Amino acid sequence: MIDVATSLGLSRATVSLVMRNSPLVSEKTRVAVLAEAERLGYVYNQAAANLRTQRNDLVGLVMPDVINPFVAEVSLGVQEVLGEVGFFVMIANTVDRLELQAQILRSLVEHRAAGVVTIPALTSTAEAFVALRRSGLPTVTLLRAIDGVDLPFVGTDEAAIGRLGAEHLIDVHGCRRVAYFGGDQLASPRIGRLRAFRQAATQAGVDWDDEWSEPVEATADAAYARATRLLAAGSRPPAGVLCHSDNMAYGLVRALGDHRLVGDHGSVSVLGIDDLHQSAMWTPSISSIATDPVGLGRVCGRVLLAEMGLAVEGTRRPTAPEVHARASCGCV
Amino acid sequence: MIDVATSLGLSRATVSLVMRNSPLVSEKTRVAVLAEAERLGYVYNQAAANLRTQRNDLVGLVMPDVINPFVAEVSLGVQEVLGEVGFFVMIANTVDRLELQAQILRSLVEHRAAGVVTIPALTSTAEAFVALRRSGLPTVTLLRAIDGVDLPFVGTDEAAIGRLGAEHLIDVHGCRRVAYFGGDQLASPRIGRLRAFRQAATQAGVDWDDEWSEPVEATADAAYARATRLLAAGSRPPAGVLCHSDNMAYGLVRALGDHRLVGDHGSVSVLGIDDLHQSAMWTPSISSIATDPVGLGRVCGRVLLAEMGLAVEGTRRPTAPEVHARASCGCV
DNA sequence: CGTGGGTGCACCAATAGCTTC
DNA sequence: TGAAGCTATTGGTGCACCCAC
Repeated sequence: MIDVATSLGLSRATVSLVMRNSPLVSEKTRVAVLAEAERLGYVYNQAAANLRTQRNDLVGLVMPDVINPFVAEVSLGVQEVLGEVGFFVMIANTVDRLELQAQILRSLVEHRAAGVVTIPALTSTAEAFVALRRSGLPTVTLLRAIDGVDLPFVGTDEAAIGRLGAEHLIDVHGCRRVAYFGGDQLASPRIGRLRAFRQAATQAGVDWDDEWSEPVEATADAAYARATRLLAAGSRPPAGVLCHSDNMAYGLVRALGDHRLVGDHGSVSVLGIDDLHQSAMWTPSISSIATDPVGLGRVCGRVLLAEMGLAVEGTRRPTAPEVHARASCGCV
Repeated sequence: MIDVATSLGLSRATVSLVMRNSPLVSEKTRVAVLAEAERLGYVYNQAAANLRTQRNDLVGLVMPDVINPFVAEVSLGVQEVLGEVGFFVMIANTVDRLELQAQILRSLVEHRAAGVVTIPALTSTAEAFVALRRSGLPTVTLLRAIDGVDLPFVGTDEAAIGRLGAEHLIDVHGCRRVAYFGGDQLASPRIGRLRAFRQAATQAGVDWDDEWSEPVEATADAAYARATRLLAAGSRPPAGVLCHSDNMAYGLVRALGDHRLVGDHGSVSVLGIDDLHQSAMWTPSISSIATDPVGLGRVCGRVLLAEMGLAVEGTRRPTAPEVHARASCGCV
């Protein structure tokens, strides 16, 4: 920058004004400066500017698993809302490891990022977020609620999901025995959904299957392995299964398919949760309780903006879940 | 930092040394500084440090589509290699839009990132990368080759993929009519694979199906829509189809499944490319030419390190593609 | 007289606010 | 008033140097 200035006999301040598109410089100098900058191969140093202004446009998305399509869809929504107002969104992957998460969060704080949206790693406790909280970095937690830390939280309405699932499986499909399949034991969504689901089932006088309701790591592979093991052991699946996520439904449906237990008349009714983009493409197509991940991402973006003290338009509440019925539950 | 120093009657330099874990300070002062920093809520400013040292540990992954599982798997490999040597990897999503890609790349240059790994947005030309090239920011391009710009490139061996596909469909399954299904017209992988595939087919005296070899946007939805339209129009699919990616195979298989044209004896043999994590879980399970996306990511990471002038161990060549035969081609 | 422990100051690349012509 | 300059400031680091055992 100093080179550009001296080369034109101007001061650095003037060049700075040009770089920031200030109206305080004449068109003539602006053009001259821009040309000279181009000629000298000068590139603006955003980092130095940030240091001086104590501002930054980087927002970090700290996610446990980029491969999970749900997470990918959420990131789209966040980016949409934040990008619109000039923020620069980047995703960091914790791979659900606490120490990596801690390192990433520390790095974002030390880089003076503008904000953070995070799905906490699985075993996170309040402890993992006190430093973040104290640093004052605007933060929104997503999906997995962490007790004992005062950070804004955005999540789906787990109770409504549980109730909807029960309603559909029991009232529509007449299932007399049900289970909640999979999800990580510690993850708050599992807990909330399972409770509401089970309660509704009990009220309807429907049997609960414990064996098929054990926690399972939230990947399609793990779901497949678990279901295959149960079936091989001779366990009969319940008439209706609410899966922790579409991703897990993929694995379960595959295992049931191996035993011709899904998609046909009289077989098991499987319901996923999230209604991912891919689910309609599955065979059989996956019925799902839509949680609108992209919309959830948008909400996160807005909540973060509010947290940063900026004016926000648009809703700050996630859309209510709804059943998208397809073949895996027997609707089509 | 200055507060911590004065509060202890030390100089800033000493505090700086402590923050950097330098062995030049006594244990006593180190402890005192750390305690005081904690007490005052001081947080290190990495951005300022970067400004001074002209170094940065942020590496940007600039990707066209985070939802694409292939991309997600690649990112895992990059992160693994780069994380190991202390870099901090973050993913930026261009959504395959040129202007967004340009903005992101500019931002990374202006932030003085340590390096970039990018899958260029679809319609990218050399023009989109000249500024990046000139800036000297270490860059690796991945998967989509861009003519006319001198940037290291990592990609799969497209010719080998095409040959393998032909070999499997023709020699193993005896297909007498084949097609290369989908992929974006402009994407270099499609061009290389299709050429080798078609050439091998021609040499074997096998018919080529033009109708089923048209370009299709690289999403499962688009693949499904395209195949459904062809089938509805009465077009008979060829005996063997090599799909541009597993992701597209999902859509094609679904469409063929609607017409009972896949997975059974005498039906169409479908081969995907990439062997994504999910493919074994599909119904029918997707046969695929494995390109090892995670390994590809690792290679990118290593090439980038070399580009930055750092010592690298491990291979800098992608693993050779190989066929993983499952049900969609009729092997199982 | 070496050396462990620490200091002082210029410097990185920008911006803010004020002054000057 | 419009255009440009001056200078302190942001939060660290590199390096030369100092001083007391």
